[in-house]
Amino acid sequence: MSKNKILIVDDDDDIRHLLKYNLEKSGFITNVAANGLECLEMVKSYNPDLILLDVMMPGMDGIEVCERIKSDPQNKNIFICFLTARSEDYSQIAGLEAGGDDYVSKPIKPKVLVSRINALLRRKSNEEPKEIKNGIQINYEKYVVLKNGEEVQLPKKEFELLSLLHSKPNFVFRREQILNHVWGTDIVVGDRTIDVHIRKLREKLGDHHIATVKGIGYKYIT
Amino acid sequence: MSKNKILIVDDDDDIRHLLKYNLEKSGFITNVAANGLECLEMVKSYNPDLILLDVMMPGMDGIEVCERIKSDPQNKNIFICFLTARSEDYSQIAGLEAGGDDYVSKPIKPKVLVSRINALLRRKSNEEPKEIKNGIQINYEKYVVLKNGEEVQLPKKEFELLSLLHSKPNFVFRREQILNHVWGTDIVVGDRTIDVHIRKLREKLGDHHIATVKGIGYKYIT
DNA sequence: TATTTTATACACATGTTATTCACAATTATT
DNA sequence: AATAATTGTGAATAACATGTGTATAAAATA
Repeated sequence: MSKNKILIVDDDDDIRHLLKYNLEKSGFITNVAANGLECLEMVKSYNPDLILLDVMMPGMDGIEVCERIKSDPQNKNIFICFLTARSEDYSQIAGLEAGGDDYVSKPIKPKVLVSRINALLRRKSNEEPKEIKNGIQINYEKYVVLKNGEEVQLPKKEFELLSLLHSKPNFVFRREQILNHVWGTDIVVGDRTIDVHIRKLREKLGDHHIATVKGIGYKYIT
Repeated sequence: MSKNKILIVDDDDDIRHLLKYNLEKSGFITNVAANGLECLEMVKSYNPDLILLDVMMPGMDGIEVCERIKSDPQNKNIFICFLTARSEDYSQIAGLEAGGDDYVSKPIKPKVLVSRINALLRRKSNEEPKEIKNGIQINYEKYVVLKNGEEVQLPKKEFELLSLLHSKPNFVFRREQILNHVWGTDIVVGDRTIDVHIRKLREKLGDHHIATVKGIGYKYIT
């Protein structure tokens, strides 16, 4: 996967720089625009994968920018994540209706932002190829798993575990990796915990999706 | 969506031309009227989607024009945006009471005006088609919810909460997102507050509209 | 101000999810 | 084949998130 390009749009100079710095540190390629018009130009020339779009901007507001971008079918794969000041009542809702994919509230915590961006981009890579991996699809928006088209609701941990394995089919995740991802580095759980969750997944999805690699870990098989 | 027709009403020739020029550049179809009477004529013959209405006009003033227009139910879908001089505080209030939808203060900045107009028209397109999602319709204008056609009055918080969920059916809103939207980022409320409001909504609309996604949040289901 | 409605808080009930543990089953090692 | 290492499984329990009744505060309304 090529590196993801992010376009940062905000009229505030400080915020632009803060975001640019943090996102580049996290491995993204970024570019900035200071207002709606610049943004629209950039969309054409820079062709970003994702746009961080401030809602409140002088001139054209973020909602309108979003609508304009999304009105061109060519841009339908560009994700738009709004940056909103506070509960700006109706305009936020309008934002989602205008075709926004997510939003983050200011003040922005860089770590939160990065993880949100990753979630969005993950969604992308899952949507685009659209090949169904062994009958299991994951819908991060709805937080459901589709097993042959039928929706299955999974508890949080199980969902996250499956997401991880599913994100790299046939790749063997070591138990330690799984723990770090799903449980976090500082939380300590017993040896059997992973196994039990795997079992639950197998019960709900069928045995043939997740394979054990003895001594190493688990993998999702296609 | 067909192009939107805007009627510009102002006794000042320069302002009429300035606005006409700018709005047409932004892609609107426009027409002008120089006083209240002309305006009322135009409403019938031109049938605009939105009227930019100067408050201070010789003869019939904007407030009165607005009242007359809105008194005909046939015109209820026409948006009226007042143009007011900054000093006319009171008239703004009166204008909104008379049925105006928004107002813009002079001196008019074209870009601000355009984005304001877009915001209004967006409201329109949100109201009109409004396909019925699972028997629940939301009328933002009247601040009312239609459940199988019958009107249900919801308190503010409940209305906003429902609006949010309803704006993206099947999308799971995290509790944090809900808090940010409905309560704002800086307000702190207890853990159970969201649940209580969800309960109220369920009591009033039935259990089957809002689903809990444990560990994550809630979603409106279609 | 009095009254009603709306919003929030809180304690506890309930149900779900996460984890542990003992032990069985399996696989690898010698 | 015997042994060790690893994983699967059933059942118990802990941890947790949400639902709910009721109290109280805040706001709106009369």
